[in-house]
Amino acid sequence: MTALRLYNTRTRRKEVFEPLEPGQARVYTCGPTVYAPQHIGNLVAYLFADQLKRALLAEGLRVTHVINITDVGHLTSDADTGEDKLEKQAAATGRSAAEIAAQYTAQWKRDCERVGCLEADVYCKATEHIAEQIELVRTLEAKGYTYRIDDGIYFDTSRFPHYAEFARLKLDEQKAGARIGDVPGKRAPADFGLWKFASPGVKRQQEWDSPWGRGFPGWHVECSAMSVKYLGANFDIHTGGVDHIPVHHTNEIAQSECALGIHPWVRYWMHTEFMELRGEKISKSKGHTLVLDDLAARGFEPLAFRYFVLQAHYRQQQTFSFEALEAAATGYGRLLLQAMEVRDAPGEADPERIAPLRERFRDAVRDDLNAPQALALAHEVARDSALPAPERRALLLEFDAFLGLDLARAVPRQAESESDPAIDARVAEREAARTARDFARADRIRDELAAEGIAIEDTPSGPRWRRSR
RNA sequence: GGCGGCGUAGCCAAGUGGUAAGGCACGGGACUGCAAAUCCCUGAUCACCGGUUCGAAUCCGGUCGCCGCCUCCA
Repeated sequence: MTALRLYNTRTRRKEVFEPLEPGQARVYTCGPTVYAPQHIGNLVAYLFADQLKRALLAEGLRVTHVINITDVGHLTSDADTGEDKLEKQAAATGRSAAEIAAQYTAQWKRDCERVGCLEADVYCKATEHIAEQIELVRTLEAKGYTYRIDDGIYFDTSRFPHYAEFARLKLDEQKAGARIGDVPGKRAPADFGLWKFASPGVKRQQEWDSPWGRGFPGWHVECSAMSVKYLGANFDIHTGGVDHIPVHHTNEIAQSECALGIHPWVRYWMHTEFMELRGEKISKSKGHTLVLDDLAARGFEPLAFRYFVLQAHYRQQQTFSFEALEAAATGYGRLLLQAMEVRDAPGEADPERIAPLRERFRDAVRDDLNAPQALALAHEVARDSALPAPERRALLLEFDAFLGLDLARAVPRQAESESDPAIDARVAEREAARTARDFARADRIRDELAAEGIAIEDTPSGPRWRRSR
């Protein structure tokens, strides 16, 4: 029996996963910054975390999963300049920062649920953990890791010798001037804000009192403060997008390890690659705002998007296109249909017969979450007519605990029949013509309906229709 | 300029030393009055050049192309 192996960014290797506490895994996922809608690229990160969680559960582990919601302090630049994203959005729309955060948090949660993500145990907001963040900064200050400049309290990266290790940074070789608008007084470009002072004369919607004066926390502090609060000073896995490696996670590690005196603070770091659109990263700042509802508007159900994502490995950039999504949707529909066919088959599965296929599936999942291989095996089982229906059913349902494709659902989209009096009448009219062997008339009615986007399917139990895309 | 990743059939993509998963599309077949839906069958020597090896898509070197990070984004 193989063990669950995960690719650890920290060591750049696949490693056997061993939780700190036997039987219990603790996972923290870097969640959304809720100043704008979460697009389908963002969703990929949560779908990855969901794969991880399901794989851990399949190993029989209890999983405590925490996701943060960034609703303050995320500036438009990581160089500690620029505006706070929430404040900026509030100013632009005339709405309150809290209102904006609530709206996009709800949208994000709903979309995660629609693509089949299991709920997290804790969703924690940065604004509700200001005291914890201040406490963390105080600890760092007491240990001498901070310095104060006009703009705020900063972390002194020169005090942390391991700073460049995690992201394998070569700080002195990074392009000079790449950081635009650096903060005056910062001792090194990599130093980052822990507590930012509210600018004199500027009234922020979100600001709090602190030992250093009124202001707001730096973006990185929240993750350190909240993860430690809910998962303990030392926990198992921290996930996020690959873009977080050089700055956000590097800074989290610096402040956490210095404050806690633990190394490694988090044992396994896992990162998702980006989904590409038209040959480039899907990015809010490039005007890409494709959201799940946009896919739904084109007739794609959310789980078809999940199926699409499962087709590629999480550490591989995947190219999104509607053509590719269409292919995924079709494949998913057929898989559902095949699963439905064996759903009510009488009889029990023979354990001996199931075992080898079950092991192959587990091996795929255990090899750093190889979802594409796992999915391929599901297809293999689904269409293997040599395998009795009870065996197929048992395997597919078991596979679905990881895939999350709702293979147990009663009615796949393909088998759905819609109802509309006007259309039903014309379908009946065509059926009458067919019975009378007036095929010219029958075909004319079918063509007319097709022109309106209605597809007729003749089945042994009579005709049915559905709207085609 | 520095660092990292990728380049597998028309498309989305697994595989990382032993002779190319899976999905979709295309083509053929079954079924159908004809279609649709469904089912079955069918395709690639793995960007290019050179090297290591009994053997490479898989290792090494080089070339070309693409993507990401270094500056907000999962």
